[in-house]
Amino acid sequence: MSTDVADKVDDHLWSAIGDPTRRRMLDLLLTQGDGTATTLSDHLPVTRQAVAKHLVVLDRAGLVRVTPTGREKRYRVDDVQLSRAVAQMASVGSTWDARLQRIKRIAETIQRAQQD
Amino acid sequence: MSTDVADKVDDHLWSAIGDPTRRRMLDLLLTQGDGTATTLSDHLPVTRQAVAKHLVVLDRAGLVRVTPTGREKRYRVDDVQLSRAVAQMASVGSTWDARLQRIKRIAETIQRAQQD
DNA sequence: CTCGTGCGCAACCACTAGTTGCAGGAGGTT
DNA sequence: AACCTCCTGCAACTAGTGGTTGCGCACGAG
Repeated sequence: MSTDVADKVDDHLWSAIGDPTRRRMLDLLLTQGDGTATTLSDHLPVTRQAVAKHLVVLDRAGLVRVTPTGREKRYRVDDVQLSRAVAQMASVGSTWDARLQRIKRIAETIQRAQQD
Repeated sequence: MSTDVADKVDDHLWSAIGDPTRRRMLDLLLTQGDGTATTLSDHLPVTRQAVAKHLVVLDRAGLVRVTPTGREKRYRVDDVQLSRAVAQMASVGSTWDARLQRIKRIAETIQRAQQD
């Protein structure tokens, strides 16, 4: 069967949002508009260096864009790419939902048949 | 701010479905009804041992249930728990979507104000 | 009983998330 | 100009994980 949902997702994107720390970083960037490695690490339980590494990953996935201003580098979320990521999550979710419902329907059919 | 979306998700669940191989395994279990480590590895690009390790992770996350039959162990998806996982993905997705739309609305407001 | 097949365990490799420590460069202050 | 501060980047090290190979064991079918 070629309807394998795993084939439809961009693994770089998915693994980028798969990490809990990176999800929280995206969350912070969304609520605060922008941020640097240092300001983000203030609101996270990890060091600045760890945040910097995650920012590299997010940048490679295209989820953030960076603008060097003076001696700091401000990051902010790339709306389009994050929308794509959200769409992929929704795609996987709806696929699984559909299969679960199909299974449920079959189970009910069997149960009804046994009651007759 | 307590609206942090990362606080709402079960990290065990999320990291379980975060791995591409595990997603494909769930997919196979959904389409085929059930499977063992060996039968799953036939349809995957990894060895049986790797699959077995993933099955442990999925089992700990509650996403699959196992029934030993004879000398083999048949795994199948736990519908309720997978539904929970799907719901969490949808939750994160809709939260981000809402924030993106709020940002977009603000941006449009600013642009309109500048044009006046 | 024997053979085959499925499972589990152990050792090993590669990569990633995290840490600490240090060097360097841009900005503001005196 | 000199200095101090603060943010960044690089390097080395640890812990955990996804993956492999190899082996031993047990159970079911012939």
